Amino acid sequence: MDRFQALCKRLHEKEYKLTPQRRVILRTFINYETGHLSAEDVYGIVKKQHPEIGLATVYRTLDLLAELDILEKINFGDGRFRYEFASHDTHHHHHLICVNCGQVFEFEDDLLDSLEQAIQIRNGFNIIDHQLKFYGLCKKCQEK
Amino acid sequence: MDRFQALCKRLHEKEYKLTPQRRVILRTFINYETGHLSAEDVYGIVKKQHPEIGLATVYRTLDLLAELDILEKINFGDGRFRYEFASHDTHHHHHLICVNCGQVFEFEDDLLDSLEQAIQIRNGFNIIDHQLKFYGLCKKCQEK
DNA sequence: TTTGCTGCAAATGTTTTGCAATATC
DNA sequence: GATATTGCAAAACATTTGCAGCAAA
Repeated sequence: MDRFQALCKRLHEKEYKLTPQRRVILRTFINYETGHLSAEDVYGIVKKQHPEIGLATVYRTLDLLAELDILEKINFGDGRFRYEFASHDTHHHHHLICVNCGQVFEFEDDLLDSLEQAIQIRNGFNIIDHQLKFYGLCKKCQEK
Repeated sequence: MDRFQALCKRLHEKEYKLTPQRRVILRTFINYETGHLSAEDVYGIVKKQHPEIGLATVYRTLDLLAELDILEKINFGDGRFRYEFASHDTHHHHHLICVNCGQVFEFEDDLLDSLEQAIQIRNGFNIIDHQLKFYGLCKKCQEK
């Protein structure tokens, strides 16, 4: 069973219908694995093969997939939400955002674990999740 | 010279006019030092004393103050921008956001400095800034 | 008196919603 | 065939902008 089929099964298990629109959107995320796609991005890609699809359907599908923990809805601060496959290890998965070209790079690190523990103790705050974003210039943009 | 006067002076130095609207908005941030106010929040507060003020003026003033590095414009992911006095030490100033009551707490830490250096070397990414947010339950909400 | 600033209303851009038609199960 | 899902258009929401009048310097 490939990745696409596994995702379809997850929808099916939760009694959600497998519509062509949902299939196409799932496939898009598989094809654009490295991209951090906005609703509009997905709409633009999907419309090429499926011109009759509505933007509202894209939004509804993305919300659904985020609720099912298939996608993660992320706010990069550029005025729209972006989606990527949920890593299920969000604690060690962070983003490097280039302020010049807007590209988003990923990196893994577990340095924050000890910081979290310190905060829990010092502030009595029970931490569920965190978000760490670095802004700067990627290699290419530095060269220019 | 008190804080308010110092801020007025900064506007004056940059050739910006000291209008009553700007004064009132500055005072609001002094009075709500601990709050992370949205444009709508500021508008609601200011309108009590100054009913004729326009929302657009609030937005324009907040943008101006952010540009002058007096305020910092922050995206907490709740669908609107929020503003607070710029700390001038953003690298060590982070936020704890309670997912239940929405309150925002602050904390300081310099643990990320070494992580930043590692990223610069490993990824060739020139880091200018970072944002670190922790989501969880504050003490009070845990007790409920 | 000269700009810069304001308030208003209209425009913008993203996301959500109401609803009748449609497709999945 | 029942019900979830769709596409469309309109609404909602935060924010921005155009512009004529106004006010700070």
